[in-house]
Amino acid sequence: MRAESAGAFEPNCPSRTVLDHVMSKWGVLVLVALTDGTARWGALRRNVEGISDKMLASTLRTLEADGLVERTAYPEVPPRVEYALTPMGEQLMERMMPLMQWVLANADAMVGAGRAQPASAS
Amino acid sequence: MRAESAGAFEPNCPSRTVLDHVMSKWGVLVLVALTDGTARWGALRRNVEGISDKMLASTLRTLEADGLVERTAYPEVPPRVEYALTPMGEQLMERMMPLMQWVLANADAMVGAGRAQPASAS
DNA sequence: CAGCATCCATAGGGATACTG
DNA sequence: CAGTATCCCTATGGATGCTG
Repeated sequence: MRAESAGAFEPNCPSRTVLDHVMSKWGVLVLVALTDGTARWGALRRNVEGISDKMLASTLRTLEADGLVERTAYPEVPPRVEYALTPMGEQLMERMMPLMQWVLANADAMVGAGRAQPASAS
Repeated sequence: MRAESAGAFEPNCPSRTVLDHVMSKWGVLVLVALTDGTARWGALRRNVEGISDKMLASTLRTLEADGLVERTAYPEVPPRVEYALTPMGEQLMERMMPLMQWVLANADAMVGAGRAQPASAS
């Protein structure tokens, strides 16, 4: 390492924690699902295919605690709750989306394929 | 989702797999450790603090299978093995590093802090 | 609708010991 | 040096059922 990211290698660096939240299986997908704007619980549940109530709940709570996602509950009946990225969350996603899009574009070539050439990008 | 990343939400989309490898706890750190160039097993082991032999081995094998990391063994004694990013891996990291750096810069403000303001970036 | 609580299975991952 | 093999444990996370 040329030191720019040295901190990430220390086990108790806060970045490790954030990284684990943000880069987790469901964390990424939930964040991506919110990049388009506010979404309700049910929408997220449907959008992020395969996620369970439990995982959606805990993922959202973690991201909220990290200050990346904001939760707004409306005192109505039936209940309505909306989730949105905070300014922090949006900054994060600005940097995450290019990565996501590259992965999406190249995933097919990678899985199993091994030595495929990158789809002329960059 | 405005559809650009729609594929990521389907459970059996290849991107899910790649994402899980690349965004995994040790996957990111190993990849980051390789962004400076070729590194030997021992160097990675020491550099990525906290990783075990087992995890380093399996992480490297996974990334190699994904075509992101290249393994070169030299038929010497004592053995020497070097790992490096493939062109694919480098493209990936070009998009990963900005994210990493942002996380490193903002992690302190996030963990626990919750609603901290982003460090004027973007 | 939006969740939290509970139970439970699996696999992620650590520690240790051994090998080419 | 660069791994592999084994044991074992905990935390992740799925399924189900209940509540405000």
